[in-house]
Amino acid sequence: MGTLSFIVVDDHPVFREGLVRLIGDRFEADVFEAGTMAELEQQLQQAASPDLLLLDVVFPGFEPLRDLPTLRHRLPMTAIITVSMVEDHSLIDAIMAEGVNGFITKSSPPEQMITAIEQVIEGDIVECRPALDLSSDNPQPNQLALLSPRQREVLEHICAGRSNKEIARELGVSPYTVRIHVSALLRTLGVRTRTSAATLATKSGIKAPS
Amino acid sequence: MGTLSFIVVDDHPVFREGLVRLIGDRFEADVFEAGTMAELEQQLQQAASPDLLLLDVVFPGFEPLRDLPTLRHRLPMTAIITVSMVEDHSLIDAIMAEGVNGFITKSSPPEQMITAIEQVIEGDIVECRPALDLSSDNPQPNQLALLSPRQREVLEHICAGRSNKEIARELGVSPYTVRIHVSALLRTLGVRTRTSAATLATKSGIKAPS
DNA sequence: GCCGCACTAGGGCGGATGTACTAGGTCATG
DNA sequence: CATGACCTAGTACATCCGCCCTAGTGCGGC
Repeated sequence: MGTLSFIVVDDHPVFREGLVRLIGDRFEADVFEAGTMAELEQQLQQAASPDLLLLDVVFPGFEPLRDLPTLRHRLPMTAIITVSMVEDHSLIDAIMAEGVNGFITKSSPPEQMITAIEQVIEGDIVECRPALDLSSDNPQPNQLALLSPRQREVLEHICAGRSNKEIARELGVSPYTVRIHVSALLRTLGVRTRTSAATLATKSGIKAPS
Repeated sequence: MGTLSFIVVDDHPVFREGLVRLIGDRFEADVFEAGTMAELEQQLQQAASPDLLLLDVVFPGFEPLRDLPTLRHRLPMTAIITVSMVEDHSLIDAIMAEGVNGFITKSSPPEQMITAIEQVIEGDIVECRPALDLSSDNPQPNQLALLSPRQREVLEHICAGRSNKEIARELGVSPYTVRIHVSALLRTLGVRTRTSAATLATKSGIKAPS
């Protein structure tokens, strides 16, 4: 194949340059860089349909579970590999479910990253999960992705420490209804208290409520 | 000055190599690398008293607030710069209070990192705080560092979602006592519910209870 | 159309939470 | 030695939480 077109997106310049250099050493490719959603948009003007998108899971202007579907839809011919230091298997599951071609942890050795990129370019789906499973205490798949939009909304308010009554006022519904959502999301997440749910959601990088 | 001796410690190989390359381009120095506490020990056999230690705040085998004092004591002549993607100002405060010579966020541009390293080598204390202050909703300084050991211990259990009664059983004290600790730490953290405290502590990267 | 699901609303109940108060012990610091 | 901090233990009280139950609406799929 000829010269490839890669875009590397990460908001940590040193890590990004490490990746770019790594790729430059091994692939015959034009490599573009972006550190924010705005810069990614710019690069997509240059390279409308890159061969590979190496994407940090979180960077300014980007929420994976919110923006990945759009991105996936916009770049149907592009191999998307998410790169993250997140070690929450449920979040990784949710990301893989969005149809990306691969997931690599930032703690992976360079050789493993190269191998993963090669495999993805050849059409494989690759998952490099973190070796040490810190989240072995939550065997459930998907977690936050399993919640309904309303439940996720309520969960965000729980993380902000609001009471059911406050959440009810905020959402313009009855406290009884909030209670239903809370009970449901607790059951879905497999925890017994709102505090557990808050910790779990915060670890998974839930966004703060408006 | 002659050839310097640097040790770069970070468990993300790509980021670490980015740093090493960055340093190699700008300084006349022997650069050693480590990705774990064990590897750091090995490198300290080679270079017993390096001129500069670039230290990721969290990596396998290392807890900053636990291990930084020891490290600082062992390497009195070494300039220590902590590098982290943590954006919690209270944690940064706590780290600076351990007597390190500098703090840099991983999202800093390379040029800023070089400048900071140069300044630290010349004897300055440097702090590159994250530009976008995500924790602007907690104006209090230090936060977790303000808590007593017992309060922090209780807070860890709160993050695990345990009830006061469970925490009491775990710590071998009365539930009434646990309640006192909870009330006190809530007041200190400036929040009204244990759930808020859990979110705050989790964002600050509190460790899980044993 | 009927089924399943999400969202809405409510009653009742046992237990958990958080605050205010008092009060005893240890330990370091001045 | 006195002061203050931290940890301990308890009572009383109001509130909140989370579960149980029923029940209505709307929406998309088989």
